[in-house]
Amino acid sequence: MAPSARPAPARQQTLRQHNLALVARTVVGAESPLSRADVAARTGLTRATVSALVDRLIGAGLVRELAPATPQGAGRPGVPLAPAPRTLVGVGLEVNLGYLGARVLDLTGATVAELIEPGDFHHSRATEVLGRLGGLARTVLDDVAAAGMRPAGIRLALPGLVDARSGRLRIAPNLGWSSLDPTGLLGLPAGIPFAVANEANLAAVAQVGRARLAPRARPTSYLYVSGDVGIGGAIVVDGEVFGGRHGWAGEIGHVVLDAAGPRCRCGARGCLEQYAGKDALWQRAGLPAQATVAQLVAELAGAAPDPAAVAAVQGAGTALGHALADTINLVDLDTVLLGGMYPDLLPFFTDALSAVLAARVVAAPWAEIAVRPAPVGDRPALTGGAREVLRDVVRRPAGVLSMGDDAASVVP
Amino acid sequence: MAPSARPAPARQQTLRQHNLALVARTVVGAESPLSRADVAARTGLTRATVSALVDRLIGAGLVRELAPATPQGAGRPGVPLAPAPRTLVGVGLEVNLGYLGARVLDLTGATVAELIEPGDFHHSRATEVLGRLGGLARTVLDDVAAAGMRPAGIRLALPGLVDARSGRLRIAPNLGWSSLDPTGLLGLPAGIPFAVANEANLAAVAQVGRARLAPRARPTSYLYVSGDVGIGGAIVVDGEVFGGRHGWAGEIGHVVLDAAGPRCRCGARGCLEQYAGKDALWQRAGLPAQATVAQLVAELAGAAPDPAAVAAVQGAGTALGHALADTINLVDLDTVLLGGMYPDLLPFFTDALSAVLAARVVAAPWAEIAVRPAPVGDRPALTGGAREVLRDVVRRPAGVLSMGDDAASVVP
DNA sequence: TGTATTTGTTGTATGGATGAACTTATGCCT
DNA sequence: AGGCATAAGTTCATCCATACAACAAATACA
Repeated sequence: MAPSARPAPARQQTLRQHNLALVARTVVGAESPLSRADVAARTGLTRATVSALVDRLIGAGLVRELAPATPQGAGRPGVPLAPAPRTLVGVGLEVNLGYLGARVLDLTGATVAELIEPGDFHHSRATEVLGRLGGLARTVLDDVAAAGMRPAGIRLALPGLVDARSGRLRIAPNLGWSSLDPTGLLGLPAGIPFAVANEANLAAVAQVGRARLAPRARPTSYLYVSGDVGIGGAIVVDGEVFGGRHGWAGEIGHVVLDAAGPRCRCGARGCLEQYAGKDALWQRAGLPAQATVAQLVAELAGAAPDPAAVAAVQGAGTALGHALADTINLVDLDTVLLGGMYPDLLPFFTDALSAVLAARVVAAPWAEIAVRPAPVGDRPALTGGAREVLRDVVRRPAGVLSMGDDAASVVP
Repeated sequence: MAPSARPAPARQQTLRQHNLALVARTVVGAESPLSRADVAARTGLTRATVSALVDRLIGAGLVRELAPATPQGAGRPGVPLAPAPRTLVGVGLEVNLGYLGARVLDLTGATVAELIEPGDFHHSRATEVLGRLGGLARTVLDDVAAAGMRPAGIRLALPGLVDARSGRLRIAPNLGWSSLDPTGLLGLPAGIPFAVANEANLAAVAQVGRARLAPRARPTSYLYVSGDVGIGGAIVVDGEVFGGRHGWAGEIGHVVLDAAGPRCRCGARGCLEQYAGKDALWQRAGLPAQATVAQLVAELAGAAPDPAAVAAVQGAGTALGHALADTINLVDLDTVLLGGMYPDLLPFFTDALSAVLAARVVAAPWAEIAVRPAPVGDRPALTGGAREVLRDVVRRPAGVLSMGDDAASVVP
């Protein structure tokens, strides 16, 4: 997110913030509750320091002491620590082609509130749609506030090119929106940090396997590709989205497959979307534009699969394979997570895809490349947005701490 | 380089190291000598702290006080500080298809020693070649030591896939080398930190415009592409090479342009190298394989340019444009620096290339994309290797400091 | 020659981590 | 049941690096 850390002197305070974040990350990221002594052992800090820091985190509502569990051995039993449920929360919003959504997660990773409003937002009016989404958001925020929770931030996911610095949407082709700043149009309550990001980037964040927010088995570096009408992508390295200069990295949908191929919405020819995007794929498979993924799967899976559908899906797999191979050669990742409609189709094109990868990835002999369905498939951009807010809190707990202090000191 | 900073507690010492690096970076990176007060103003540290830190840096031989310059105004004149010349040096080594080389830079960016041995190393024997390079390196190191300089590290550039963690070369197709660890074969003196890296990655580092090591005008985020027989690339973000999972990112030479195109060395078909690589380009232009770039330019630039040559170069420009467009869409950069043979050819294909970029880069309307010749063209991998060593010193001056301390304390 | 001005240095204060000693709480052994 | 071993959490003196303020040094300018 931060474009580049600019020269800043380190003071004592910097030191404490670092260690505070370290302890917060350790507690929130642990698979099971840890005692203060456990945290000390894992971080390398002394028990004394950990105690002091944990006290602050508890004060800020980030961490909570659990009831003493059944003691496991000799010695004084430790007090189990865990991320505080239902105190600090992150809010994810999304405008999708098929729905508007708001989702709230707490530090344990649990969904504490959610509101989805289906609809068709192709070529819609931004003012109206964002107004409606703002209404949803306010409702959710009111509920959450009524339950005593404090929103630490809000992220809006949009299916288009979002300028990371200014927060402006440059263009969202399928929505038919261009050049607007969503901030004012939502009518959100002031005082809660708000940011806009690309849908695929946030969906990718949702897949990260870190902290309690996900089991250890999930990778932390991968390419996320989401297939729908458009094809979005995001590069994640060490749990962090690699956004590039403006935050627009990962636009895999317009990789060239054939410079003389069919014309694409973007104006060029032979883009990946024209082979592996929904509209193109449906057309090649001989399905009506409104057909569902399930219908396509039915065509493929029957005892007598439809040849046109099979050919179209195989072609999509090959095309996707070429685009993934290019990406892997350029960015050097070994895991690809497929989202959107791809998980359902994966069984039918995985062979074609793997063959292309094996042939075209230069490093293939030395790096096993895994292509898997994305673990989080349920509107992942909402989860990712909320999670990004919480990740920022854990990464810089001082912000929340001072909020607590201020709030206390405001009332003398 | 470091794969991922793992949880580490921050102590007082950490704090000092950070500020030490901050001061070092400020002094070494300044365009003109700064006084202690200037450094304090730029970093945000107090003059007292800066004084203490600068003293340490002077003690370590990183920084030097210059003779008081002509005073420029009222008040006590400041003592100008500058990176110390000819004390700490970085060493870059390279095995190229056409030469072996060793180059030594000091902190001012000046070349203090260099040795180049031309030759043809296509399909050569690694043991022998690395032995010869080791000889070169030892000669240079002896000279440098005789002049009282201290090498802070050595980087070896190889034209192939180098595993960043283990330092092993996986494969270097044109050299005909595979799966070897160069460390032992060079026979370098022990005690000097040594690392191996990909040639394009180091050449890319040489282009970075930071510090005194380069004027401000140069970008710090860009894609570097070097055209020769093979086409190497490297992604640089904020002055840092983006290596990906294993350090293999940037392999632009094998981006697909036509899945049914001519077969490539890599086993696949229609890679960029088959259109914009030297061998393919020469063949299409009707030149013998040994022809020089100057010969090709002569064919292009005459009053009556050779049609085959023009067509070949235009085709290469178009092909390169497609590969660059893919890369820019995937990684979101707005500057491309071309090295190797491309700077000479750029005038003849820049129009074709620009046209493709304008048509295919999704973000083109909002991000002006500059394609320029790389500023450092003289065996940049040597410079980049040496510079990377020095950059590491500036970034972690504590390492050098403790060396000084230890050396002092070893003799009681 | 004196004053204003800026640089660099010299204490003193402060914030934060360390390390050792101490208290508390449990299991285990007799 | 009582005592001992063991481990968790807390308290306190110490250390370390920076901030802050006062001071000395060196120049320009009136």
